[in-house]
Amino acid sequence: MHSPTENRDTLTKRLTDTGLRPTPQREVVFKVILEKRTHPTADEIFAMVKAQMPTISLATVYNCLETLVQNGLVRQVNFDRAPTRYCPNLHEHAHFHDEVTGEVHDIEVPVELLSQLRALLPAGYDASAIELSFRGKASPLPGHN
Amino acid sequence: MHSPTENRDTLTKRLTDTGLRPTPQREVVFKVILEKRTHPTADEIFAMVKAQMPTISLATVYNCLETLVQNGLVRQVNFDRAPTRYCPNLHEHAHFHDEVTGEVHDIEVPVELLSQLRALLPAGYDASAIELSFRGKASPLPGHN
DNA sequence: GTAGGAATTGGAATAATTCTAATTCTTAAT
DNA sequence: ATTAAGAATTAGAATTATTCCAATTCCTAC
Repeated sequence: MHSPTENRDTLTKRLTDTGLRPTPQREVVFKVILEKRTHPTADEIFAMVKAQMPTISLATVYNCLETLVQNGLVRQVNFDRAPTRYCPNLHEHAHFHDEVTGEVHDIEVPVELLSQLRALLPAGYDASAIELSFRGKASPLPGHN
Repeated sequence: MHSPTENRDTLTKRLTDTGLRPTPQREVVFKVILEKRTHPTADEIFAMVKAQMPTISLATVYNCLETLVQNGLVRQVNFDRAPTRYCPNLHEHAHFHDEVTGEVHDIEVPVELLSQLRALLPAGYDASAIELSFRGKASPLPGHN
């Protein structure tokens, strides 16, 4: 377990380590994404951040998100034409989008399988990113009401 | 090879077979997608369709696309937040999005591999759709300028 | 302390898509 | 053939997520 202070420090450190100025806005945006592991949208992040920093603007949230994504501290996830979601799990993984609840769950993918996917590409094709997502419903398991 | 007439007939037939009224607008939209295998956007489809049917409206193109997609005659492909593209290849397959040219290429996926992907889901998760896409660049093969 | 660059801000602008309400077209029953 | 009813089309307005812009504020290094 980390104390809030430790948390904040590692968070600040991750920003500076990637050469970013650890502005209060960036820190609070980053913190909110790390805490809320529900793949929030920019609007949701804005709402949560605003509770802690009422003067922040939506444009800043977008700016922070962009720099966090560009510097590899946060991942961007898109489903169809729905608003972009942000995900702190940097580990290469897939997503399951529950069409009933709207929730998004991370799905681990063995590296072995990822290289099998890469192997599908014809010679000369070089993929810098692979996106794998499932859409469907997650029924409650029998015996788990 | 199909004569244009045969083509048009199978096209009409595919509409009626799925219980859709084969309106001229639907036919021309469908035809354009089948001919242009480049995963066009709604705007591109609108432009191409307009050449043959100058009175058609963009709203109708969107309506037609929606019904074609809902009835499984055309697939919808989304990359990040870019405009939706439409694809006549119903065969389950993946997409490679060339970040240099912007082109989209179909990638075949063996059913075997698809079931391995499905197997990643925890018990109780039921996927109605799997989306797999690659982003990167397709370098010309050595010896193929 | 101050200059210069970086970040933030609010509001306007953009772009893809959807909505709305009116019109036109089909179809099927008479 | 006529017509009523439902379906499809249309033009334009509305929506929504996101980006752009220009002005201000904030840091940092000198």
